[in-house]
Amino acid sequence: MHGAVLKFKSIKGTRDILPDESHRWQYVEQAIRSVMHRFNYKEIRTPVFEETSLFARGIGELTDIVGKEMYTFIDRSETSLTLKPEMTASVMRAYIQNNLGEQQPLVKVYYLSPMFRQERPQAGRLRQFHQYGAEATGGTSARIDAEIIALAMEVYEALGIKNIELRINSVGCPECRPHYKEILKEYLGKVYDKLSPESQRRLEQNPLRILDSKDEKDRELTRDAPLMLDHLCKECAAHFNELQDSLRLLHRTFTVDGRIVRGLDYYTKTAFEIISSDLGSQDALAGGGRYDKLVEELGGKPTPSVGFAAGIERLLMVMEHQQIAIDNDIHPDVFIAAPDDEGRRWALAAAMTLRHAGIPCEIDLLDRSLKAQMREADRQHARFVLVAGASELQQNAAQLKDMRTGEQRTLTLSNLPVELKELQRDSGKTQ
RNA sequence: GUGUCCAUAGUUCAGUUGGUUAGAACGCCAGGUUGUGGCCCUGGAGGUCGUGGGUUCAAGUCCCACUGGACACCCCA
Repeated sequence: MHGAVLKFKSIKGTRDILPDESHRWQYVEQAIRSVMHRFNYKEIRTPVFEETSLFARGIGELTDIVGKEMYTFIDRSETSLTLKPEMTASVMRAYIQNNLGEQQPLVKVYYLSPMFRQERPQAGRLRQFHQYGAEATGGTSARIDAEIIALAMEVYEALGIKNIELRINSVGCPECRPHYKEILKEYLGKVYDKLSPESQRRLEQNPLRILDSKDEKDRELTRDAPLMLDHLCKECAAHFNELQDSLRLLHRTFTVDGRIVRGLDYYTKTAFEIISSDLGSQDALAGGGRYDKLVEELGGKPTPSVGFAAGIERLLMVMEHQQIAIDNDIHPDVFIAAPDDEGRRWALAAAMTLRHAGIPCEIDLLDRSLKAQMREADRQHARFVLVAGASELQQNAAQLKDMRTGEQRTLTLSNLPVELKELQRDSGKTQ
């Protein structure tokens, strides 16, 4: 090592997904896509950044996300841009911009994408993290809410995840929420002095939050506090009843939790969370709800919508915790080992022939000894090793070794791909 | 943004009241007779002890700062 070595490191709160774990990601991504497909949701991809004002407007100026967590920067043309901290605002922007609602009345889309929030990292929380989610735009029926919830739950079931809990609530609408807020403020105002400093601060800005406090004393004080659920307007109450009815039709068990508060301003009526006890303090696997005012807030025609977002890192954490095995099936079926130079020259071309024939194949590219090549083949979990040196090639032949049984026999090279294809099929059956 | 704990080979860790050339396991590489993996045996490579200051005759070991990590608060996926 010479000279000053400047060590580059990944940015705080970001991490690499390394070759040994990427298959886990591919596996869950494939499961997610498969479920989305069955529910007839189509993928939407939006840019990683947007105009800052889209998020400020869509998520809410007073939210933590907008207030202190966004990655915002000024580009060379003096425009303020922000790396997306969540997807819903972007999706609704795309919905409006591309007139998706004009082509069909109900638009169902899903996404799978990195998100960015500048928070202090901890278990289940990164600065760049990955979410998948879905949005159904264009309908008011609580049956759509139920479908979205069922869809979110389905992914966990498809992956064999256990011990998750579904909690639902209604956060009301612009009709009934303001009334309720006043009632709650009045109730909490009486015990203001006893509230935690955090909650005192919250009383004006976001009194609903206080119900969700982790502080023991706050919990005690709010035990009998009035809940939104008991102050819903007629429409919201009916919607919430229909939601529960729909969930029962789908045989989904749920608990009604009047204290669920969503962090984003745009929610109306339905709010839900999917919780796992196998996570740390950040125990929400997924969260979502209805946001009937967002589209018009962003300048579109009034259009109701429901959706959810779920974290992939947290999903993987739970799977790991529950020891759900994910096989890594990325390995060569055949390793071509060459004992001499002539073998090496042949192997280079032979490997390509096999690959073109659809057989995953590896060769030694480091001029290693035959023993080292065998070791490598074993490490890579190659099912077969093909050994061919000058002497075999002269006979137009090669040795084929079955790495599981250790048996070895001579193969004729003329129909090599065909023979290996057969072996590949046979071993596939027995696996 | 706040708090607590932490930072030694590729990885997981040990390192005695500060005292000579910093260790182990696993991994990696090479051998164990001719061209054959796993198990076993032998040997080898690999660390300016996160970075920068300070205290001391002497610092991986003590002090400070910075950076990074883990966890929790806030909040959220």
